[in-house]
Amino acid sequence: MTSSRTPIERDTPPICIIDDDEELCLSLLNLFRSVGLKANYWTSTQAFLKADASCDPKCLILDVRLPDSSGLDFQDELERMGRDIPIIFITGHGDIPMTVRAMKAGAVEFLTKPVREEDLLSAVRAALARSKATEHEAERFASVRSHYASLTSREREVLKYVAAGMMNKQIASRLGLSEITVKVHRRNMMTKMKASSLADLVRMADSVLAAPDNGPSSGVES
Amino acid sequence: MTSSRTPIERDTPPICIIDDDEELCLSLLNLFRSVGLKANYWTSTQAFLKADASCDPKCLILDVRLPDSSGLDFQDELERMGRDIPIIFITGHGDIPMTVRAMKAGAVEFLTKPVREEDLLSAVRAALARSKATEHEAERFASVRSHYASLTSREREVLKYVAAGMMNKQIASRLGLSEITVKVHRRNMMTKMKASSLADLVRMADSVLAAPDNGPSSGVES
DNA sequence: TTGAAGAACATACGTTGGTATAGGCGGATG
DNA sequence: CATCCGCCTATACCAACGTATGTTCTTCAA
Repeated sequence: MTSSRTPIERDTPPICIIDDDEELCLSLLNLFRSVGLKANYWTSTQAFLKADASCDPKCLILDVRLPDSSGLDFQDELERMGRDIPIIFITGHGDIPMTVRAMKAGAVEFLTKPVREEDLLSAVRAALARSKATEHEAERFASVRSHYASLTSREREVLKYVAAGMMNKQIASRLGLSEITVKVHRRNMMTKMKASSLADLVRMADSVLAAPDNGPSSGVES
Repeated sequence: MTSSRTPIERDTPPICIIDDDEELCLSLLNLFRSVGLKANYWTSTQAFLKADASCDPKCLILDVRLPDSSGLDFQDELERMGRDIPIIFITGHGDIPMTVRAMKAGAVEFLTKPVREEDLLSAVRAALARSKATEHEAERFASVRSHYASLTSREREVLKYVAAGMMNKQIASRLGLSEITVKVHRRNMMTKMKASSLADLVRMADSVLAAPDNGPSSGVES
């Protein structure tokens, strides 16, 4: 819609290939180009990690056996880093335990060499779809989280009880405050959370308070 | 707590084995008995289906190759039937595509013969945990669904708009009603839904209205 | 026919929530 | 030290919500 001077293929989603078989990489690049998909490749996970931030990968095509580390270990590593990238595995010497591990860890597909083009392309399409779905979700979540981060500890408590369905009166007695104070905190909280309604707030609260990595217990100071 | 005359091991979760190798079945039965888990076995999916309702399976141990149908096909069949039972596959002649298919369809584990006892037991424990978690979820959902089913079409509309965060006034104008009428419907709806608060209602609404198989359009009778 | 149930509307009153305005207290920061 | 900010409180008013009670109309079934 906004026809500014942005580089040409900007919204073509980047597919990242990591495989030490450079010949294979090049042929995959050709394959993707032929169907209008933009891809890059690296021959080691280390090389990829250096460019990770800048290339914004939406789909990873990963060899199980790699020079520096196992593709499966790398999958775990990305998980620990909080990077949720859909992964398609390709292997020449795979076995069933490897496959189980990869799929349990959320891989989109696990293909064996020689890879059939149609299989790979449909896997890529699935991966990109998943990436897109996750992205929207993640953006909304990040926005809510940043609003939540701007709350004072009192406002967080009020949010918690409001989301639990308690009345101002009840919240006040629970916190040992007057009702009017609760109203003030509640109002400020609603504004900071940019909640358009109570229903809206409840949904935000559920997504924020469900996350274990930043529960309300971490926000206790004083 | 209620010490009535119910059969002895009532809360031991039933593990169901389907494998045409009867010898294996018997040895697995022994294994499970040795760790205090109750299990049954069948040598075909058809035989299992006849007893399905009565045995209330929490975990299925399924051979991929079966006399009447493929274990993988049976997995799909159960899915179509709406039966969500955690499945552990066991196979003597498995390959990677089979594994991928099974795991994609939600299998807990995919093991190869000969099966190591510790692997199977930890898989069973994972399956039972998942079953338990799903069960609670499903019960809550079923309860909400039954309450929702008791609503009149007007009450469902009001529920929809209330969950969207609209005020009575807005809902009234949207539905071409007076505000008082909306209040009446809203009150009846809250009572029927057994919602203890608006926050509570929003959560129920989200779980009911999110399900595609019974959207608000299907519930029109009168 | 009678009755039950859904739908709609109204008046009235009480409770709860939201807003405005105004002030006091304590810690942090310039 | 002065200032800002978080926190707490208060009075007062209005809007929104909940409840009670009563009436009208239609439909559907015992």
